[in-house]
Amino acid sequence: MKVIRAARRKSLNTLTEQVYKELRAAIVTGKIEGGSRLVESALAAELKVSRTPVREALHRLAVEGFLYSIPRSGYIVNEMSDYDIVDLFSTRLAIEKLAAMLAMDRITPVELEQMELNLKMTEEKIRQGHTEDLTELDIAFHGIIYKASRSKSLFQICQSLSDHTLKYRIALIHIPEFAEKTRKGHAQIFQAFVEKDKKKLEKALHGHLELAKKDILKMLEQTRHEAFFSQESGF
Amino acid sequence: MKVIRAARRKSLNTLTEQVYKELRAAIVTGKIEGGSRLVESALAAELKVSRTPVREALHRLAVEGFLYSIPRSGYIVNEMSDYDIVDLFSTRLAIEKLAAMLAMDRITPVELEQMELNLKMTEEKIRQGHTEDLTELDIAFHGIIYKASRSKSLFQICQSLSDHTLKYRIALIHIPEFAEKTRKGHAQIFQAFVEKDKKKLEKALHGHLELAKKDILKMLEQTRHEAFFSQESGF
DNA sequence: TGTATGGTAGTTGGATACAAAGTTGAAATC
DNA sequence: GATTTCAACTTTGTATCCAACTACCATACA
Repeated sequence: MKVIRAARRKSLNTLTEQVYKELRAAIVTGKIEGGSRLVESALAAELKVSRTPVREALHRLAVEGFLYSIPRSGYIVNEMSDYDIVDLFSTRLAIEKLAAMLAMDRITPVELEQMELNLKMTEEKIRQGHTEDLTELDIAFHGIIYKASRSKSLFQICQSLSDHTLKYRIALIHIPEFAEKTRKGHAQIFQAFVEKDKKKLEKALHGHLELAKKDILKMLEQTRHEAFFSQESGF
Repeated sequence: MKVIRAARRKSLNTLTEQVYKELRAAIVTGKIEGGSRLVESALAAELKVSRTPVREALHRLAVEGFLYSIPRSGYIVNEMSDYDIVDLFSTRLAIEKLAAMLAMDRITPVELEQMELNLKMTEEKIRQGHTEDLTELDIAFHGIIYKASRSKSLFQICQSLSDHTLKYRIALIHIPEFAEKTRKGHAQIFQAFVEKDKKKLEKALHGHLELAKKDILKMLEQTRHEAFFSQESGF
């Protein structure tokens, strides 16, 4: 984790904000694993700041559900069971459908262009094999829909669900086969928006997100399988 | 606002937690009005604690969207426009429908009994004119549905939406006519659960929440109208 | 008269010292 | 050998101090 103090001044934000973003990114992307214990003083030392901003960042992460805190004991990064993951993806699907239905009535030509551009860039990145940029494009694509819903509450909820599922989506999108699946899904969603066809949009979204859910579960099973055997051979 | 230090020890929580709950209750119920400025040191003095727990409570409330903070300037209680209110209630309706549909498949007999008991108590309270207890019963009734959905994510989202709309619902339920409307709505929802009739449940929920939304908007308009005239006469 | 500037009071942000509570492990006792 | 107790250590919770920043007001100047 990088020392934060150096990047001060030029950014307008507070230290707390920076620590928060740093930690959040690490958790959301899976760099810090579920079940890890986070200790204020250790993080403060590592980031070369006092405990105060670290503390506030940890509190915030706890409120947002990335950590849980045991009073006077510590902070633990939340681990999700398979049931939780399925639940999260199912909820995300259902609520993103709501947002998308509103978005279809309210989306502007400019936003449609942004979607199209996003698609083209995704295509480009896949062709070049730059999988590391695909996640950001994926987030942006869905973000356009959230914003086009013109609903503050749905926007926030969708954003939060997107964040909480991100870790698993990242793992997937680096596999070329799945990257292509995602692109196709997005293309269909875009097409539905262009045609202003709600039935088609619902189908496309359902297909896109349901597929992702299933693929992620398969991957998790696979990972666990491998971990099991590597553990056995390790002893 | 009551001094917190006195109530210490017996509750297991931290000071921060207590300050948070105290402030949150005041905001959520409308005791502290939207647009109010909250100052750390003033609150700390009033509650007889140091600034630290107040600070952390304010941060948390800001994360949850009840306040916004201007760095190094202060905290302001969020005010909602009519558009925001409509948005919030519409989202609440849509997402509670989702939760209810899941709940119908998963609700237990015990939970159904809890619903029935809740209905009976509501009836009783209305007959006795104890409108001050109705809000709690209303929250509990919907809470049973959230819980019965067996979805952590939906539960949290519904709870949050319930909190953010609470202020307006409280204002309404003290009017006998609306209290009775609410009771009827709940009775219909319960009936749908008993009959395991999803179409009916959807209709009942839609009617119940859509009605509440419209009534609240009417009430707000009324309040503003009155405020306008009282302002005129005041000069 | 209007605008710019400088200063001051007020407010949060961050650091640090200390308190309280929880955890762990070793020693003593049964 | 098992269990209980106690003490040291770890970690968060709280208080307080200082710094940084904002907003506002008064004053000077164009």
